[in-house]
Amino acid sequence: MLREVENTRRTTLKRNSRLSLALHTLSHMAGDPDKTRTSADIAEHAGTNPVVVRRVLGRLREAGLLTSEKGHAGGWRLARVPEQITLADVYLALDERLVASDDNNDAPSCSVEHALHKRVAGVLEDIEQSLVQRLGETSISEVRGS
Amino acid sequence: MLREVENTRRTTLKRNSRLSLALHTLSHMAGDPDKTRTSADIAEHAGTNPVVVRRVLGRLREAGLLTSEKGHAGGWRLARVPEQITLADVYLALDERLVASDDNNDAPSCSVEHALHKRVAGVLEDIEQSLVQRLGETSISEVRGS
DNA sequence: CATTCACGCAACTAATGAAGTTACTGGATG
DNA sequence: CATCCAGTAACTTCATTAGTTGCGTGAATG
Repeated sequence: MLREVENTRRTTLKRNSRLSLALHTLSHMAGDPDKTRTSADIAEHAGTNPVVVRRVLGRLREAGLLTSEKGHAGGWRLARVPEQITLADVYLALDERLVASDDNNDAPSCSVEHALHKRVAGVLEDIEQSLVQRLGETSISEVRGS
Repeated sequence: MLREVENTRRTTLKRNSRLSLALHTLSHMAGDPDKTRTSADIAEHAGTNPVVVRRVLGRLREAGLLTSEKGHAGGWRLARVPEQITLADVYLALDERLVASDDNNDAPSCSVEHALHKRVAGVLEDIEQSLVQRLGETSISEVRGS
């Protein structure tokens, strides 16, 4: 029986923790960019599961923020110098829009609803842009001395 | 058997539709403020259920935006002139923060996480404020001619 | 080359939250 | 009193997310 020997831990269950996990992990990596970390180590530190870590960090790898390697001495590393990774990069990589639009993809069918949705969607789009801009002003290496 | 005789309809299931429903309904009310509407009428127009309508509009009543009356000729009406009800009023009444903060109420336990959370929370707070301000610039009576 | 270590991934379980639904209460009104 | 309508509690879906298990693959190491 080949059980995966990974330090599985508690059963916390937080909400919307992907962004938290990603930012937290990258911030730590920024503090020691030459260190390679395994998903098990990261999971233990974050109080979650290695598979969850790989799922989240996988998105960041697809976005070019991280690299991962298998095998001995494998694990996760930053793909760029930490000064060139902003909070916005992480946010966008996860494709989680914190400014939630209520994906109303149906036919409007009602002129009032149509006009309303258009107005609100416009505001939300602006706000989303502001958010990304604000997050883009901070890199993951700047968060330590706060 | 006293079955409630309300026109129950389809089984749509939308996500995050409370704000949609509220804004849509109020916008219609703004177009004919003297008309009293029953939750059944509103539900039929919105393609949902009278109980859901009462739940959502109940929040708006608590916030002083609507009034409701029981019995014959009862139903829902605006509590103020529509020009004095903004999209922000509705948004705040529902207490749905579209700008989601990941309610991390645990002890930080990690200085990096602490600093990070503080930074991100600050940005989100600003953005939330901007959103409310933007929504406050439009009243429910202004949405028709768009 | 076999073993070990680590990621990749698919599939499942569990918990949460929201919408929808049923059924009843109680007030207002004709 | 009969009817209409809001208020509400309790329940059923349904979707999403985190957590979990298990196994495959690839890389390093002895």
